[in-house]
Parts: sequence; structure tokens; C-alpha cells
Amino acid sequence: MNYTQDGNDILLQQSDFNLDETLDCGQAFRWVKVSYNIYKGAFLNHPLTISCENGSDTFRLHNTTADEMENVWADYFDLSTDYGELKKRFSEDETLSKACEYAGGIRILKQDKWEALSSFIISQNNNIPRIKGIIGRLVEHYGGYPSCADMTNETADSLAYLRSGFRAKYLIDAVTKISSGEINLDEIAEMDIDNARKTLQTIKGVGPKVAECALLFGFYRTEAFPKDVWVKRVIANWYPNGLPDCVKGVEGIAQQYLFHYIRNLEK
DNA sequence: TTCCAGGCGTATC
DNA sequence: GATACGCATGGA
Repeated sequence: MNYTQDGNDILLQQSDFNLDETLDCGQAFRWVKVSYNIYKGAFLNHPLTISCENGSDTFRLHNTTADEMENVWADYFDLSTDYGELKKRFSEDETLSKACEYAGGIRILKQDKWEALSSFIISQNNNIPRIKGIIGRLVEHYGGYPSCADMTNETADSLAYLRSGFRAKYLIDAVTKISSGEINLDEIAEMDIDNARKTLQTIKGVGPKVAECALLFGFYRTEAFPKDVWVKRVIANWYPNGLPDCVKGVEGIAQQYLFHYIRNLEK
């Protein structure tokens, strides 16, 4: 990791990183593009404005300390993973090679467990602009993304302002099971992947797809492979006989390049 | 207007 | 285990 202090900001030198491709590729829903190459968002209670210096590999993390860079953002932006090396691995496969070439600046964000789980509960049978709308109303209501504990007194009715439809009752079930201790997200983080999947899916509204997304984006289980309608098209088009060996162990990362690629291919 | 969206619960076989 | 259908809402 290569960064310097510049006044109140941190200047980060980072390859394989593009703000649009990472912050607006459907893995996280509350980064707001405030203008060209400038995004505003947060991890837990750490707000951040991040900008890219005219399309270069230099990023400005506004009003950030070296301490926060080391302890929060290095992890969140997954800076210890060599995405250049991953893309080299993926380039063995023709389709993945194209996907990586199309958007080589994708990184997987290591998000908060609860935020990822609740966000992807909201995401089901929904489109990305509307998911952002619902989460935006939640964040505005709470003045930041609410913790599970913050939501213990909510009911499906009290969440009506979200206009999240049938998903509100699923959020309530997740809050209930987690706040009662029936489900412990920290314990899930320690489980083998199949037990983690099974445990998450005891929450109403959490099926195979939402569980995979929570595990990939909230627990950084890179072997998790979410199959939404877009990735199902990817599989039908290019991988009817299964995924190539070069993605083994990092299926989820490959999936994100493919997801972004096919969505933009069909526009 | 109709179709669809980072799916899942439920009923039925 | 597989398949069919309803579900809230609003973007395109």
C-alpha cells in the first residue's frame, strides 16, 4: 500500500481500481456519485469522500488520517489483494478475459456483515436504482446505516416509509433472529461455508442468492458465487458445463466481473 | 401499458 | 427434489 498525507487528505496510489466500476457495480448501494470521479459514502460510522485525480491511479481520501487509512479503508477497499494477479489468472478464460478488460477496475468491497445481509434482503426481485432508493431512505431516516440493534423496535408497519414492499417483513425477521441471539453473525464468519449458508437461510427472505451475496460482500467469502438473473444468463451463454478451473476459490470475484460485463453488454 | 428486477415462501406433485 | 405462482414497487 502506497499513500501519503496531503493536508487533511490521504493520497493513495492504487492500480486496478476505478471508482465507477467498484462503487457503482451493484455490490454496495449507498455510494453516491456527487460529481465526475467523486463519490460519497461510508463504512459503518466512517464517512468518506473519495475522488480520483483525473483518471489516474491516484485517489484522494478527503479528511482522512493515516490511522483511518490503515485500519479502515485499506481493508474495506481490499487493498491487500492483488487484483492484477487475479485478472492474469482469469485471462485464461476467454469470456472472463473480456470481462476483466471491460472493467478492470472492479474490486470487491469488504462491507459490514449486517449492512450486506440487510441490503441484499432488500435487493431480491428488485432493480438496482430502486434498491438504492430504499436504502437511501433508510440511511436518511437513521442518519447513517442502522445497526441491527438500532432496528429492534421496528415493525413491518414502521418501515412502511421505505416502500420496500414484501421485503419489510424479511428485514424484521432478520432483526428478530439476530437481536435474540438465535443467529450470530460473528459466529457465521467462523463457520465453514456450507454451515454459514444454511444458518443464514434460516432467516425468512434469505435464500441461496441472498446468502451468497451476504457471504461474498459482508463476510468476504470469495468462494461464494451469487447467481442472480444476470449471472444465470452468463452461465447459460458461456459456461453451460460449469466454471473454468482458473476461478477456483475466488468464484465470487470472477462473478463480479461477469455480472458487470453482461449487464452492460445488454444495454 | 406491460415487462422486469442482484428471489423467496408456499403449495402441490 | 422439482415446478408454478404470488408478491410490492417503480424504473424503463
